[in-house]
Amino acid sequence: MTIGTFAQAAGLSHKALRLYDDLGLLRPAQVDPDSGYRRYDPAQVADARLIGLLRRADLPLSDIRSLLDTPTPERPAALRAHLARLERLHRERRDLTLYLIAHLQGETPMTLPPVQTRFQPDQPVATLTRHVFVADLPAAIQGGTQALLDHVAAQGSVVGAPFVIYHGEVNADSDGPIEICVPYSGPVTPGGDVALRVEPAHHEAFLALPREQFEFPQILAAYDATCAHANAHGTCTLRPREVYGYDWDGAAPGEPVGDVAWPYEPAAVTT
Amino acid sequence: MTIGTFAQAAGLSHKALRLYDDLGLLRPAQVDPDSGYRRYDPAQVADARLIGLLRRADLPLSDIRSLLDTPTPERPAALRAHLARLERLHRERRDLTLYLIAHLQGETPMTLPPVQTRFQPDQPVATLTRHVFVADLPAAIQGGTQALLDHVAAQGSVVGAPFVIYHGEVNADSDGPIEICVPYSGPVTPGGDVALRVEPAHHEAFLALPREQFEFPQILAAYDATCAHANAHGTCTLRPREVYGYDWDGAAPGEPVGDVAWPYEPAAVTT
DNA sequence: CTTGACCTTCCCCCAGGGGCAGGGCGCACG
DNA sequence: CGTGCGCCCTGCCCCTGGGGGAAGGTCAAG
Repeated sequence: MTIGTFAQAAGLSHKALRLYDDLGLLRPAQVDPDSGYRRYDPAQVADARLIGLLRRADLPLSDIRSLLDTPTPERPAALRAHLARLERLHRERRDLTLYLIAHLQGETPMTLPPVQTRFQPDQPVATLTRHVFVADLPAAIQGGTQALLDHVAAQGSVVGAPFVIYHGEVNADSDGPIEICVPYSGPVTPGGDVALRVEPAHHEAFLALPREQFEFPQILAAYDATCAHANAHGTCTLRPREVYGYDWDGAAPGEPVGDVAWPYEPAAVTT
Repeated sequence: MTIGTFAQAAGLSHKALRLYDDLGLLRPAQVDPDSGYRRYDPAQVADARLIGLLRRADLPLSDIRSLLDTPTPERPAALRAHLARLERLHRERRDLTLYLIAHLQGETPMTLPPVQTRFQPDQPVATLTRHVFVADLPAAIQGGTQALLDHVAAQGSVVGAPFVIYHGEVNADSDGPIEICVPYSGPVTPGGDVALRVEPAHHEAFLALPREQFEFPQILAAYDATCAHANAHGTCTLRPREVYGYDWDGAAPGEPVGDVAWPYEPAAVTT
């Protein structure tokens, strides 16, 4: 079969077939050494159609190649992994689009409480720094906080609410870093991953959120609102943070479980 | 703000910002005419973050541009259209992957009845050719078949089951063409869109399917099986078709509602 | 003034092709 | 036997949405 006939039979473009030949993914049964004409075997139509279906399922060519090199019984596992990737990606995009639809029409829906500000004096904190993707975020915060509380309680005492500073974005592509902090007093020593430092004094705009708004993507609205509020009162200089100053597990619906806070440098008041 | 500071604040790469500048999507507040340095206003962070979120929702830059040009109250509609597109694309990919998982592990699941063959003598048919995408396929087949039946019955008589020939793929990207055919006898004349021709005699491999297997993506297995069977007995030469030779609306579950058929040229028997 | 850190433009790279140019091949028709 | 037409070849540039890096100019702190 010539490439045109074969392309029509397989439902692929002749451009795609040429590409697959160059990549070694689907070699013609025979290539005329003089003219360079590609000749395909009708038995290759099944292979070509499979590749076409995998592409329509958005499997990259590199993955298709490794799938074709995989023994048949293990292929479903590879495809299931692809399916999981598709689902995860779609969920992220869909949630984000839903958030944007809500955000762009109402500009901060009325369900968001008013942003407040507070001054936070400097405080010594014990910290753990972690690189995590969004899937592992809750477990990392949970485990890290507990480890810090144990570490601090063994030598000194905990004197404030744990919080998490986001030094970088945490999503499916970016892993932070995040810094988990527990304020302490007493003769605590660093050790293991635990570092000690002084969190500088600052003003921060914050918003106490109930559990149902403390999840992606709803929480983005709170970040936007606090950032906007902080910029209205000065300039955001540090990184945003989440403060777990309430009873996380015992909070009733509607009661706050945590704060979203954004430090800022107040505009000069000495004018 | 310099581009680096701004990039960090907005959660975008400085590469992306340069691209958005070149595309006119997000111009720096000021560009030094000597050094070319870009200076951004802190107020632009909100715009940049919005663009970043829209990109993470996989909205193309061209759509982002038109969205930003759209008056605010109409923006949710554009995003809802994007969401519908996302959902449709994801459903297609997911269904296809699920089909491939089932297909690649079992190679024709046992639920598929055995493929049969039959000889189809040449027959005059009245035909309608249509270009439709998969979303409009059922309506087009329904309407086209009815129109043909009316046309034929007005002058002659219907002497066989209606069928649809797929001359091209029908999916979200490709619109066929499909040819809807009704065998007739008597003094029928062409008219309107209705054409008359003689469908040549051929052998075909076919499979009678119940309703639950007559849907995408399950039906792909039947296409694969009949094509493979036809190729085992000769060479597929024509286009596949669906034959509606049963009571479509009255079929009980498990009873066939239609055939998937693939014509083939039998391997030479005069050997 | 020097030294990094930061910035600029420019080029190449990825997938998965689309489209066009310039030329070769093969078959049917006159 | 020539010729036209359709199909095929390679090669090149284009698209999206950036990533990576080279070569060189700028800025601010020590």
